[in-house]
Amino acid sequence: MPELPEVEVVRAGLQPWVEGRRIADAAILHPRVTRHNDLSPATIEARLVGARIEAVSRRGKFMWWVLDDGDAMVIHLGMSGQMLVTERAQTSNPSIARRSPALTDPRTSPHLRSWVRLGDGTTVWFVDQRTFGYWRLDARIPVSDSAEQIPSSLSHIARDLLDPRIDLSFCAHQIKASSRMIKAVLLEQTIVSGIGNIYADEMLWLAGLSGARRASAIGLTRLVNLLRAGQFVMRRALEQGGTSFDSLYVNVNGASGYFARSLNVYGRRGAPCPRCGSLIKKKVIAGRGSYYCPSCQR
DNA sequence: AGAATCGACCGGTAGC
DNA sequence: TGCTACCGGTCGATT
Repeated sequence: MPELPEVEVVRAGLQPWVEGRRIADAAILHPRVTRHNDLSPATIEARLVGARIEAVSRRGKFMWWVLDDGDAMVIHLGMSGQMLVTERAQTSNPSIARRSPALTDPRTSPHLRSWVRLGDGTTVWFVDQRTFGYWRLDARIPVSDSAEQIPSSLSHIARDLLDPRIDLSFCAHQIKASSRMIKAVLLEQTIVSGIGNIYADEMLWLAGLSGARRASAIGLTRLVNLLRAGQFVMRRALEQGGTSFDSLYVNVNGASGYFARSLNVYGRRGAPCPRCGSLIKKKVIAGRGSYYCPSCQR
């Protein structure tokens, strides 16, 4: 599933195709795409048409189109969402299949959920097998500590670990104020965002911390260290995601989310810990399947 | 009011 | 082979 680095790859890949362009046509094909909106699918289509996309922004795993009418089109990929681009008047696209079997032709996909066509004929397609992803049309609201704006529905989503304005010390203090297990706090998105189950386990492993520890029982220095570990893991994943795909359509494809991650613990039950050689264990922590080294994570 | 918890959503697949 | 249980991220309802 797309985690923060993968969403950033999709955002960056989408940006040059849509920035500065006007939406000429839009279609919501499946009602679940717009389930979090008060507006009907038809109304959302109508509101999109004519809007100009000024930028593609992101916070955590949420990205959004900054529209010139003051709104934001929030896009969440959920578990399986893909944003794909085709150029004007492409009648068929054998190059997609040839480059990678994982890449689908959106126009024939049974999981095509919605699309927008831009003024120059470029079309952006949203394909989402499990329909956990969604589009949500929102007003933009100011962020208190800077000149930025975010969609109103994301007011509870904190800055993420790739955000240059994140304050790790401030986050550490907030985390320490919680009596919950540290892994639950990492997954919560309200103090620091963009961390999913995989990256939570990986950063806890790198920091040598058990996800079951109460956040309040961890020292501030160790909490900052944990957040730095998260930054390290995500930056490295982003580098790999940015280089493992070539050209045109590809880095706009959710399939890029399946680039080889170098994982130390996640999914490796029974394998030796890369740091100490003990066998990786799996158990439920904070309601999630969690992989950890029983001897070097405390 | 706010924090924590829980069920719902979906379909591929692991495990029987 | 066919069936069931499970998994994941987020939201909204409930405690």
